[in-house]
Amino acid sequence: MTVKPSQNPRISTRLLQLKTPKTEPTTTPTTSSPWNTRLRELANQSLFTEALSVYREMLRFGASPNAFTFPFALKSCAALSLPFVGSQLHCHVIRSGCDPEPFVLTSLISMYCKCALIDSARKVFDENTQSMKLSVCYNALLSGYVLNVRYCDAFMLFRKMRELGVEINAVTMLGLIPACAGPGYFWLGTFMHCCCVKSGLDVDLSVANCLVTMYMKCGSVDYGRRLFNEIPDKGLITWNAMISGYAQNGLATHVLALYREMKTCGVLPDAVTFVGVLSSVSHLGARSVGCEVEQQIAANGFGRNPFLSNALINMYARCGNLKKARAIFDCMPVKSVVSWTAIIGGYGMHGRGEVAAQLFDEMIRSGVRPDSTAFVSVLSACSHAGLSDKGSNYFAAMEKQYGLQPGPEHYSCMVDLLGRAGQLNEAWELIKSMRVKPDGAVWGALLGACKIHKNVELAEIAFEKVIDLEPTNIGYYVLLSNLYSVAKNLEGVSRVRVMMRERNLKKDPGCSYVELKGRVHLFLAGDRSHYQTVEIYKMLDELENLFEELGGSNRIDREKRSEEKHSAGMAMHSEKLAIAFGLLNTSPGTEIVVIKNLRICGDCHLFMKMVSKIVDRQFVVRDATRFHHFKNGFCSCKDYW
DNA sequence: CTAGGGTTAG
Repeated sequence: MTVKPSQNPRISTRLLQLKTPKTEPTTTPTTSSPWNTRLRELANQSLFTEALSVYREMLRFGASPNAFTFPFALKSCAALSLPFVGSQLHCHVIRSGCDPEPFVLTSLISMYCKCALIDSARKVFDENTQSMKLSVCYNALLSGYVLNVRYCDAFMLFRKMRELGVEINAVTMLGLIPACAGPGYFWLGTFMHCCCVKSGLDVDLSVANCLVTMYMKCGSVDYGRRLFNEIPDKGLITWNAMISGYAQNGLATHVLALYREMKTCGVLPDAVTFVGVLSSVSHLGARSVGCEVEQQIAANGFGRNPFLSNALINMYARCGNLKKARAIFDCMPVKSVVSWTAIIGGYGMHGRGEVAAQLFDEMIRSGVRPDSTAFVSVLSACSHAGLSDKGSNYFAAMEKQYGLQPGPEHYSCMVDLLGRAGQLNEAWELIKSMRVKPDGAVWGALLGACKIHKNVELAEIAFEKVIDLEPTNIGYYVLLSNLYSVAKNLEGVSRVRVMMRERNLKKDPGCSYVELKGRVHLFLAGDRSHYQTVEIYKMLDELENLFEELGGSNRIDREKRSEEKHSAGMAMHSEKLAIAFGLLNTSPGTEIVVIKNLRICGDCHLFMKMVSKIVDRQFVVRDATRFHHFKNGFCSCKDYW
């Protein structure tokens, strides 16, 4: 779409007046420079509404805007995304004769781009700037293309710049590099990296930071880290790029380690740092660490930052303190769809589906439009609480009322919902009716439901599909094998084992974490590298003996153990190690927090139940399903804090 | 013209 600047000056001025509140002027200069100074100050402080207000006053008092006025007024329009006011300003620019000024032209191009009016931006560019071959104008249009996800146009313009010999500087790269930041764009990213090295622009700190972010967004964590290590004078933004990158890739322990390293280097964290750290803390379920970070946030005066509030809501919800999560949510002056999604998800994961659904309705009443992620959180809340009717209604409303195409992630929630409710055939029918291709999660949800309801026949169908899509996901093999063993189908158990062996899939050692005095300790199955290993195994031995003395209750466990000894590589369960470690280091009456992948390993609770019978300890289990990343790379029994 | 940020399952 192209917006034409209004040709009628009276109308255009009136439009601007409508958009801004009246303020009484303290002085009434008719020369423009005092106005320009004020306008620039406000725009630089991000007070854009006020800046536009000053512009309006300026016109009212007969001062003429000039080349030092327009860039800041246009910047304010861009920031507030006011395309109509912007095009009025364009008209004023033309009337004032400022249009050949490069600073004004770039501001115009950028304003149109940020208002998503790329064609208008291109028109300004074509009509005025081509003969000048000015880098700034090309950069403005190029970053605008990237902003509007028109990567091909951006790269074509980049090629043209090289052909015409337009100067390519750091800002060009900063505009273009984010276009390579997505899963699958890795090779394009390395090409851009090469371009930067060849032109010597990689020594620019902001370009280097941008490249680090790009690699992390591509999922190329190793490349990102390597580049990070090579940056000699790391700034706060460098650290943040790396920390956020780890957080986005689910590498929570890396985040915490790097955060500590950053502090030892004497770099002071800011709000962005805390956002990344908090999201990792909530994934690890390390409540006390989260509280420590929260105190720092309060001490640094970042309490009002909406990004941080959302991260805190999530952290408290995941760490089991729903009340506090709710309190933070209630205090937020502006609740975005992300805030609502976080609190809804919080109630959902605590099984409070009714509240989650109420909140979802409240969100809609408050005028916030749910997005596809919000639907995932409400649907999963319904499935955990067994609210199948409610869930189905939301699922239907999604497309009908909000025009959102349900993706595989929504279907997997629905399959889970129907499946848990025992409606296995309905779940299967739903999968068959899907217009998008079901992914592993969808079939996996069906497989999980089959495990709960002991439906071997359907499980075999789901297994075949899921293994086709995710052949190396060991969890599904384990799930089917466990189902066979519950159904006493020993032939099935060995068949799955043979499959795993043939595909050379070794079950990754399970892992568990224990939070102790604000530190998170990680244990792998069969791990012997912990400094208290001897004591831990001794304690486990004693426990086993006690169970046997208590009589019979441990028969299953013993059978399992002998079975485990036969299959090579199986070792002491990680949660047992974690529990023993917790017992060793806490006094009676205290709560032990165990973080465990609950989906694949179900017998964690049995062991704890038996332990609680004989010792005075309470266990709190938190789910760590998502954190399989820990097993790669960073894992030994390290003390992360 | 210009580097870093929050939400989602199984």
